[in-house]
Amino acid sequence: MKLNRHFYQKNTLEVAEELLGKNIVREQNNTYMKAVIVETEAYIGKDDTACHASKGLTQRTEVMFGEAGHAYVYFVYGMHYMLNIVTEETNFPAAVLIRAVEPIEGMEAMIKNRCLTGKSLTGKSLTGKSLTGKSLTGKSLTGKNLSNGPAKLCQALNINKSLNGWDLTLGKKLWIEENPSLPEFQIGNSPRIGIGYAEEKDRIAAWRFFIKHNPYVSRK
DNA sequence: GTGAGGATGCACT
DNA sequence: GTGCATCCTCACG
Repeated sequence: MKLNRHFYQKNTLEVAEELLGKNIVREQNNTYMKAVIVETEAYIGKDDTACHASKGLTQRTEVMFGEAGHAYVYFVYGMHYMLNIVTEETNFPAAVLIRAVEPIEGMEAMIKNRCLTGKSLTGKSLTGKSLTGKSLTGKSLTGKNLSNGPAKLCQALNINKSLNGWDLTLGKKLWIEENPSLPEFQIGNSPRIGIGYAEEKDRIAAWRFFIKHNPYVSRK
């Protein structure tokens, strides 16, 4: 059962926490990839200086100002995509960043995607990946290295700008499946990662959620 | 095991 | 021109 619009229209912190344990599903050329969400972060409104929307409505951020349940996919560091899910009501810019997932189905396709997307358009290797499922130094791209980070999971699931604005309630290409909620004691929280530019109140806000002891969580 | 540094393109002053 | 909601490799213990 895919999650409906109502699920995403709630308070962003609530959505971020409830997304833990849910399955993200990616359909690509009749191949299905499935993974459990194990780490999320909430970015909430113009007053949150870590949130891209704090600078107002721009071409980049307009999806966040739109209807809940759509994907906000953006590009950073010249090489990485990030997947967010828009929350709350229309015109209130907020989203949940998916930071890490644990693959449960279609892992071969994910490994292939990770190898392929690590290359530039000119075919030159950017990060030392070969097509053998290992990096050039022999480090495995399988196991937790497959999707224990926001850019990694986008590579594995082949999520890119073409999915920016995609409606996750359609149940096609990309959506989230219902799963039983996790017991409270399995959920940890902490400040968000990689937002040193934000104001202190936002840097210290514990708006990152993760499944305790799950090996796919990106950092302690 | 940890930490520095580079790769890289796009949105936005 | 600046600065990223990152990942990978290499050097060092």
